[in-house]
Amino acid sequence: MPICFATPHRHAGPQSGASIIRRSSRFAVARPPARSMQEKYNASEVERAAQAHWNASRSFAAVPERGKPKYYCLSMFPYPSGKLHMGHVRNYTIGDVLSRWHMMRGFNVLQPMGWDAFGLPAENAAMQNGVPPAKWTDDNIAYMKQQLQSLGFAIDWTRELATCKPDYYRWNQWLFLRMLEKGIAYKKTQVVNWDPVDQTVLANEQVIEGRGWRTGAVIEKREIPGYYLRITRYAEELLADLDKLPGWPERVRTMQANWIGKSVGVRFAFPYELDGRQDKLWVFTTRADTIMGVSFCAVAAEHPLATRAARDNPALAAFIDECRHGSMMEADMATMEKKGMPTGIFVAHPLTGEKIQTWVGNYVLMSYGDGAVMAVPAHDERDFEFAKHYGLPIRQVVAVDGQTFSTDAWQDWYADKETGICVNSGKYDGLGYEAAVGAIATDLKARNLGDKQVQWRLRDWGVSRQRYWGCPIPIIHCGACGSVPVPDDQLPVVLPIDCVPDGSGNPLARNEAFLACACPQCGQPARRETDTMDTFVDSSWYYARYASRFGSDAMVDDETAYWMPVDQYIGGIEHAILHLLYSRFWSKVMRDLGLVHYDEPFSHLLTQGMVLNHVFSRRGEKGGIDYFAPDEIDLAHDAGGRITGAIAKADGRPVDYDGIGTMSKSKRNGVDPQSLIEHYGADTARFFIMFASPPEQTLEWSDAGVDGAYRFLRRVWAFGHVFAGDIKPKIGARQLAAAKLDGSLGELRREIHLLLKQANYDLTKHQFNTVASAAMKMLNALEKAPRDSAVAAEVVEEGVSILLRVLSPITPHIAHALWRELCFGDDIRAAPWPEPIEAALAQDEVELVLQVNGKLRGSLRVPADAPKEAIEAAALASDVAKKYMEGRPAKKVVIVPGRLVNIVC
RNA sequence: GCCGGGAUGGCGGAAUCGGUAGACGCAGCGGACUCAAAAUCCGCCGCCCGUGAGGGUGUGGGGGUUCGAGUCCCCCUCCCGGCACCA
Repeated sequence: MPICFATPHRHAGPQSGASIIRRSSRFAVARPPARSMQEKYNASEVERAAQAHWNASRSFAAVPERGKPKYYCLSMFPYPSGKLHMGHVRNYTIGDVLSRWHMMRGFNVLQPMGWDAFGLPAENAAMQNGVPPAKWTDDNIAYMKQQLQSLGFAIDWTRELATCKPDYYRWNQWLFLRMLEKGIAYKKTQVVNWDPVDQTVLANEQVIEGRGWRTGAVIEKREIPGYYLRITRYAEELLADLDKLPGWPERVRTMQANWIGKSVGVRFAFPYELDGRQDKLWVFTTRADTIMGVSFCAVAAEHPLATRAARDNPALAAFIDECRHGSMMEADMATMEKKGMPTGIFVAHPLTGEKIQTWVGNYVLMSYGDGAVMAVPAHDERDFEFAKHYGLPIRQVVAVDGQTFSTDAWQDWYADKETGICVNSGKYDGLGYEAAVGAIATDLKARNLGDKQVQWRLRDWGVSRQRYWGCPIPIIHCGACGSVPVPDDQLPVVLPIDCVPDGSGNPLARNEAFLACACPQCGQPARRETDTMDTFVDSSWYYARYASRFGSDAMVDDETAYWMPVDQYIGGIEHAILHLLYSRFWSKVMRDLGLVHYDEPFSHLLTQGMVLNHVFSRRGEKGGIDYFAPDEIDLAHDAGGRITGAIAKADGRPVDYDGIGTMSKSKRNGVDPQSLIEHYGADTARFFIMFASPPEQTLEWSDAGVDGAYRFLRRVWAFGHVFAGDIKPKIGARQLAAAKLDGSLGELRREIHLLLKQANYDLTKHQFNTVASAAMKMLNALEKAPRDSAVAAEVVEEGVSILLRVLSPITPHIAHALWRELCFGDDIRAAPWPEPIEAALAQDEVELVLQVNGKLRGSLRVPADAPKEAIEAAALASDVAKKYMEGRPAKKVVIVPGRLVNIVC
């Protein structure tokens, strides 16, 4: 520790601006530090010492404190996949910069960390290595925690949690039971990917081109019972409350609104008679104005009408069976070839009574609306293609002025509802979209065959997973009583931690110790539910748990009311919809149960861009995909640098290059920051990732430039050394405040304060890359500064103190060390955040750009307060203007104060 | 396919409200120091024409608005994220 001659003291508050910690001049004159500081930057030594200091002073344990504004800064917790990757470093450095910046600005900061510890990768690892998921997960957490600690994040580790621990997930179970009571949780059938060989349910990720990733077997859709959460009950509020989130990026709010997808349309029925019974085929449409153009109806393969028709139609049964092998992913549904087959069943048009044939279509989703649609080929592109393919009638019922309809090819205006007018529609002819929908809905209602209805794209949240490594669903199955909720006093239902999944079904289903239990109602022997919860449940409320004291008698306690809502949430843009929507929903449920007081959990959201890297793969023999890490690959490039081929180093055989994609464990393209930290230190890693690009932008990984970041920190250190030895001793009586600075000194001070102003602005905009570059520019300026006078030394001292503080959120270790070495104070975190001083920014003259006809032709120096008339006169009188105006009179002179003059002639 | 976003030198990026395009850094090139190398320091560095002064051109492509467009509007291409069981 450096020894300073006088005790540094904090003085004044944030208003004191760029002023720095001072000592009486009696001591400050020409006294070097007692022990000369290390000349060379030694990152590991600096970082060890800084971290030891923070640990010893328990710097980051957050305690509620009245009289200080609170700042709850939360980064999305990681899945403990094994090692950190650069995406994590980026995410957590952003959070740490914001946390430390706020600490220095007087906020009471909470920055917690934990582990999203349930999930599929642990089961996959178990299959590969035979290690139980619990052990694998715990080991990964231990390693990654140490990595996070080595990066020096200001985290309150006392609040660490892991979602795979019973004291956490018991509250998933508890809240699930409350939801059951309120009818928010309910049971219905769900469609899953079934691998007939392994006899197991697969995640979408495990299905590759319709086949199981391990077995290569063709996957079937299978309907099984599962629990759902009625998120649609909150659809209206989830949509409306997006307006209460001005701190969220517009793009995220737009994506959520589109996902929730409120549409006002008409739900109506086509009556029909079958097997001697009157029935109705219900459909929903937002284009009821085109109802007179219906040429057929299409139902999903799982629709009861399809099932009935297939009974005496083997060809149709075969087609429906074929549909069962399709994907359950929307992206595949939308891009696959649209196929269909007539059912032979006819329904009646609700308004005209015309016979309408029904088809089974592989593109109709049973889970959306009623699983059936009316088809109007003339005005829906998908129906148009379908009708062309199967030779079905196409009847135009909407016209747009000046456009000619033809069934030859689809044109975008066919679907236009802004300018279209009904034609060939009987009494509705001439009506526009809204009028037609209104009139048709009225007529349908009069016949008791339909009405206007609000429809949501949002579907209820299916939470049952047929998997081991997750939170058990607290239900007991009794032969006599049926599905019985586990009583609260028997919670948690603890997941056994010694199972090793082998890929063939859920090991819980074979675990007698787990399964066997007594029915809570009748006491007879019963079986536990073996499904576990979707891991999105775990991550839907962890932020509230961090904010409470982790008691075992409540999900959250009153400390939550102090910290919540989260002031700043930071995480990858890939979570823009699902995780964030589920968390918002879960919060509202907790609120309605009286557990919390807020409507929305996250006031401000920063969506970090993905860190991308090259992806290499090879198809396995059974149809699965093996991924290769980029450092296992040799690349071939064409002349333009484009990748043309890739070879695995291990076996010399080619692999597929899949372009660039998100760093992830499963694609094996993550870059471990460990070697970076070991070679350069945490500060370099942090500085580099912040400097590389603004946080919201996707970042293609490259370590080119790390050397530059390291070089900069070495220069900072070296300058600190020069400052301590050669510059600081020159300071005598403090005279900066009163001094009239001459040209270059004034310019230097102005530059430092201008850069500070820019850095402060950029911090509010979360543009950390330009904060880093401002720090670099400050150093460039300071290195060139005059050092020959006491005042100059004082200007430099002020500049160094600003530089270190601006740098401290990004590179806290080196800032901490230099702050002490240079005797500014004991702990830089206690120093006030610097603010630019207006007097230092002022200037007498400004330089304006001089344009003639919009082209840059020269410049013009004018007094800073010159009136427009004077500027115009000076501009017109300039040699540059005379030369380029070529004798033409000025038609117009545009003056942008402080910026430019443009003479138009 | 649908929803959301992006594209600026060899590379990462800057330009904050429509006002000097390329800040800052990387790589490269030239030089100083050195027996040499590393480190460090100084200089150059969008493209084209020109020995030079200088001129032209330039922000994925095409069109438009404006005294002035990387920025605003329309159309297009490519890339990234999401699409409900990866997290």
